[in-house]
Amino acid sequence: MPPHVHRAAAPGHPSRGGRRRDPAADRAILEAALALLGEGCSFADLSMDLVAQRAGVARATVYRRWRNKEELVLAALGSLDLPVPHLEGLPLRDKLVALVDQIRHRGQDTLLHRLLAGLVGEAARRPHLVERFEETVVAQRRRAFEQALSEGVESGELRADLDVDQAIEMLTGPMLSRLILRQRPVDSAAFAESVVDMFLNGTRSRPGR
Amino acid sequence: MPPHVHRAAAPGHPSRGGRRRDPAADRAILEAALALLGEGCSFADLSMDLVAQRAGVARATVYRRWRNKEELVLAALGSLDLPVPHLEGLPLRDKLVALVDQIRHRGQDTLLHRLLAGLVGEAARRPHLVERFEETVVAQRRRAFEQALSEGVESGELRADLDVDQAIEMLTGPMLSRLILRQRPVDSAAFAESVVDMFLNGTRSRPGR
Amino acid sequence: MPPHVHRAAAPGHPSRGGRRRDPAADRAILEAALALLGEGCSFADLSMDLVAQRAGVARATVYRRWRNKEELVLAALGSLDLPVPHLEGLPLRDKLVALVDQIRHRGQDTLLHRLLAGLVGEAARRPHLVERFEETVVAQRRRAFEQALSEGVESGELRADLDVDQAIEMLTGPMLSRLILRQRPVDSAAFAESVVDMFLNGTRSRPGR
Amino acid sequence: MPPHVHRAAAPGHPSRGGRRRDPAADRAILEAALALLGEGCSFADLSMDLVAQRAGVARATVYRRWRNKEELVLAALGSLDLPVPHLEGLPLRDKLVALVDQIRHRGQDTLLHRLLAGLVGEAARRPHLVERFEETVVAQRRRAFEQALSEGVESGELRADLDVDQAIEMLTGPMLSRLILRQRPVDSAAFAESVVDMFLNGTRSRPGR
DNA sequence: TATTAATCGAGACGGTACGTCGCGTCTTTTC
DNA sequence: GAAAAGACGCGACGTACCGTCTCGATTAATA
Repeated sequence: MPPHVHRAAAPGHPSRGGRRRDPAADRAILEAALALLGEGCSFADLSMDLVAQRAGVARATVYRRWRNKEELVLAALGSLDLPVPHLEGLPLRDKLVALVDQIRHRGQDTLLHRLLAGLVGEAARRPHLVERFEETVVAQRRRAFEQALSEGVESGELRADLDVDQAIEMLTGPMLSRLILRQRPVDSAAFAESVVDMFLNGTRSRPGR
Repeated sequence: MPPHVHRAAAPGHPSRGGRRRDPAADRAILEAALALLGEGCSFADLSMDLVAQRAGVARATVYRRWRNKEELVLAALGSLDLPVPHLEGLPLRDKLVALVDQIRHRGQDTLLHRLLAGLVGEAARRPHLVERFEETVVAQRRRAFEQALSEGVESGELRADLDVDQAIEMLTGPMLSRLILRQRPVDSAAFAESVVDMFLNGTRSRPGR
Repeated sequence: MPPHVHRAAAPGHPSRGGRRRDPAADRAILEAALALLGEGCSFADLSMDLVAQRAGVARATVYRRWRNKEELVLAALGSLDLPVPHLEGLPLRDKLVALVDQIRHRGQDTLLHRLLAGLVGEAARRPHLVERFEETVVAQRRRAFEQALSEGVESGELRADLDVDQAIEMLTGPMLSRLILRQRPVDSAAFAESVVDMFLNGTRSRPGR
Repeated sequence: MPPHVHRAAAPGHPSRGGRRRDPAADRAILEAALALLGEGCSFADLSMDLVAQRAGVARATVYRRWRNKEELVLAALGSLDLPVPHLEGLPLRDKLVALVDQIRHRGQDTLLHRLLAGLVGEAARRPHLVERFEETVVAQRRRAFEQALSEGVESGELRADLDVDQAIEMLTGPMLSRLILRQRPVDSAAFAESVVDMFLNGTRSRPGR
């Protein structure tokens, strides 16, 4: 009987007897965390006590579900549903613009970005958090980018020797840096368009070409 | 006798009388902070007590100089001297590669990047920290980029309608995102070269070449 | 969730739920405080940290029970059990001597008197401390004196117009002043006897008697 | 050249050369201390910084004169001029009442008593302070009492076997205890009269009178 | 239906860091 | 020299969270 059986009461739990975890508490906690972060509460400000209070739940009820603050915030992060944009049938440029601009939209009210900013610091010494961060946030976006770029290569629109990984960094880096590191708002899709156009066409002047 | 006249003893201070702040203490404290951060101590782990102890100084002596941990770390950050690379006479591509790759070098041992990562979270709710961050770290790099890009435009190598701000995001974003947000090492200049080449040439296939 | 509900877990507390305060901690803390004071540690020397350490308890555990040092010391003071002397059947003079001399005995090892001396200074600006001091230390002694003196009046041994309050001051004042203010030891019951005899007989020479 | 040459620059100082200590500072400091204590500032509240500030003097100037807070407060205490009441020609009872009541008057505005209360605590562990307290406050009063009582014995008014020391405790103790320990105001001379009358006549009922 | 076991609320507990304050000493400049 | 100003080392203060641990009261599946 380990001291913490986090998520032990998840579906498929073999135990017999005992009260079930209240699924409403799960939701209330995550929502409370998100709400607080959205209200300008930094990662460090966000205390477990505050979250529990806001969720109308005892502190232990939070700890029963998530080992610590990072895990909680990460879960809150993961609980945001991330709408995948419709790319079917769009031309390559528009696909890429949609994907890049989606990064901006995912942080409604800049909540997500603040949240990510908070995690960045903690992540410094917790490699597994970085991994989870990658899985949760980066991975699926990555796949969408990979697909769009591969199609571009196959269709001949993009160079055959394109380094896809590198290309993804090129496309996502500017937006991420702007939103999370420099914490500046991006108000329109113009930023994404500009990034994609530079990415596709480069910046050399090509008069005679 | 204000309770906190931080940095009051800075150069040019008009006061007469009173013991001067020991400049050795300033250095010792900043170095201690940097050393600890460099040794894998995260922003949250870094306690004022630890810094003071390492610096061989009383805790109050730290607080006399910096109001709190964030201010201290920011100062430590600013105290890193940032070598400006020699760009004179280099072709545009090499200039840009040097500038982009310098971002990587500035965080020797990833110290600076860890440090920045730690600040990112705190900065979320302290706008003035973001500003200071911009001034301290971003501004002078920005100027170097601006100059190189402007020269490129003037020489006709870059498009006349280039949006310089946007271009800087394109060049620095990928590296920053990789080093700070995703906390992945970048071992060679190849990354910077790749970024610059994509930036200059774009990624479209160009059959006529 | 009030920040400080000191003594909330006292007997008769209606709350349900929540871990009970460890009564062993209460005792350990009070004993630690008394021990330290008894070992020659002055009121100012007595640090909360030291008390907690000696009691084998976290500092917060002390603060959870008593708001600050004064409250703690006062509680420690109150925790001394004060043996009430057997007065039944004694002649008036002996009753009074026993009561006056008890003041001396209550501060075994002068612990109590040192303690009181320490409180006197703090009490200067905290009226409620003076009140608590009265309740804790003075009140029950007062009642014993009142009873003895009233009996003396009723039996005709003492003047009918005796001002009882004043009389108590007369009896206790000299001993208190000597022990606490002047901090001089009183080694035998002779002092008490002398006080009582003067109190009863006065000091006028009475040749004709 | 000892680190502290307290009071070295007092009148009669043999040194040659160097600036003289400003006697106005002496006064200003003592007055500041007394004023603060009089305004309800307890001994613990009274910080050297506050005193210096109020006196319009640097903190070091205070320390140059008195080694620490206790010494300063004690000096402030001593600086109060203590009017000796005119006893010449009064009957014994009136002499004693005047002396006892003088204890009350000496603490104008209860300043002195608060001050003494503050010292009591510190004195617990500083024997020399108690001594100085005795010298400063107790001694000269003691002599006045001794004289009055001796005269009473010689004149036959008081018992020949009177223990003078004990008698002084009897007379002063109640007032001191009331003013300093219990911190209760005494508004009229009635208290002193009552003390003296009990002292002289005792409290036994005396049917033949 | 009774038993049993896990959850829930509340909140105490040992830690650790925070930022402030006061002490008594020291250094520096001016008078 | 003394005086004003103020830095310095030290150490206590009281607060705030952290993550763990009891409690008694609920609540569900099992026996």
